Amino acid sequence: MVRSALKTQTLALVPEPSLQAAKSAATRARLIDATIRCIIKYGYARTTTPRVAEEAGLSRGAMLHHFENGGALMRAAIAELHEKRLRAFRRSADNTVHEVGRLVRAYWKQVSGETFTAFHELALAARTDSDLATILAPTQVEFRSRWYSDAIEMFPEWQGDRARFDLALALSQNVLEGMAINRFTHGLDERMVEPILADLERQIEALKPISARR
Amino acid sequence: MVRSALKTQTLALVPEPSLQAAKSAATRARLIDATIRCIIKYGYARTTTPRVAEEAGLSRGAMLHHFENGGALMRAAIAELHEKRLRAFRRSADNTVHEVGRLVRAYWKQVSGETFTAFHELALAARTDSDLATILAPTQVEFRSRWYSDAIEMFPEWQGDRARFDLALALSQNVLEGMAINRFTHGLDERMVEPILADLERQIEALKPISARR
DNA sequence: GCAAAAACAATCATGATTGTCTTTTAATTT
DNA sequence: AAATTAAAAGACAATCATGATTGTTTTTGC
Repeated sequence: MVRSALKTQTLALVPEPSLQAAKSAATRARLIDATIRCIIKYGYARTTTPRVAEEAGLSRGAMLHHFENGGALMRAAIAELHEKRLRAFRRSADNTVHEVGRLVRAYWKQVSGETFTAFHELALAARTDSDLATILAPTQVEFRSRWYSDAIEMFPEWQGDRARFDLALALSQNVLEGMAINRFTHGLDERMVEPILADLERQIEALKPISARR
Repeated sequence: MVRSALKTQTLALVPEPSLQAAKSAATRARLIDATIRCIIKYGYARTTTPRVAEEAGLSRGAMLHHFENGGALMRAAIAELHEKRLRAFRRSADNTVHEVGRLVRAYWKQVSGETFTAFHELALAARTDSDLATILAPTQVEFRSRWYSDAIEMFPEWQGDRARFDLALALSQNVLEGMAINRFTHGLDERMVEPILADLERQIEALKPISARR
């Protein structure tokens, strides 16, 4: 207690990664990553504590030393997954030219990745698991909210016609996420992906106010 | 053995529902229905044999008398669900005027129902459960195939331009199913439903060959 | 009516998952 | 170097799902 206070004073910016603390942080990270991999490989329901421990190459004892129970680990994994998702989103928004076609493809790439898979796995499990729903809800809300506000920033000239702007967003979200989900249930013909993306792009352009068309 | 052959001869159309056979069939149906309800209420992963038995108001012993194991019951439930889905689809296709707007709404109603919920629950579980995937795959294939062939029947005048026809179908499927799925993960703003449906309708009309526009 | 068969219930053994508790090993502090 | 603290492993009892087995009650066919 006293010790940590002292360290904070002497090395305010580097909280002394004493060999042990570093090890501890690394192990926690390994466990969190293993949990995420398990959600992707086995699904939420079969992401059990023995499986996670094995995936991490650790004993269950070690795992329960770092997280007081399975639920705490799952919460940490969800938090990490949320950060990952936000980071990927921001990176993609920053590095992509603000053209509809590029943005559509960028989000398509996002939802084609494992992070989205994991999130959908969690979201569906949450449908019938209210505890999980409670944990997950804030992350979903925050993500949607960022999505929306980022879109506003990217298309300021579109704000005169909110109805059509909202429609373009909702359409994009549902088409792209719908495709991503249908893909892993084998309900998506890969040959249709490009035509759909192209059509969505045209569709969004058509919803832009005349003044904003490129 | 001999008896049933005789009955078949005298009452070919009514295979004599001897009290016991009727009871047996009724119980099997109760168990299958209970399984489907459990998938919807608890999700696939938590549809356990004790829960199903309780939902059916029967003992687990009785259940294992009618189905040799849990897997057999699940297979039967999936078969029933598949029939349900096909029946609902056919009913809807038959009773609906073949106008794009009506059809879009009719399929939207379908995917808003519990049968679709159950199927999605199964489809997602199948992603990480190859046994389940093996059982489910043929039903998915058959459903898509019927969807496609029914659509061809309904729009014969559209068959000159297959690319645009396929695009209209794929778009419909992904938008509507995407909305349905986003709905139960709380990712759908209900106020956007009607605008999206209306837009999808316009969109499909625009893909029709000029000769077929109404 | 009575033996056979089917429907149903109840109990049992097994394997998996969970959280707690104890022990061993490695790192830190004085 | 000894004592202390944290990391990691292992052992444990409780709970739950599964399938098999055994027992009981109806139904059925002669």
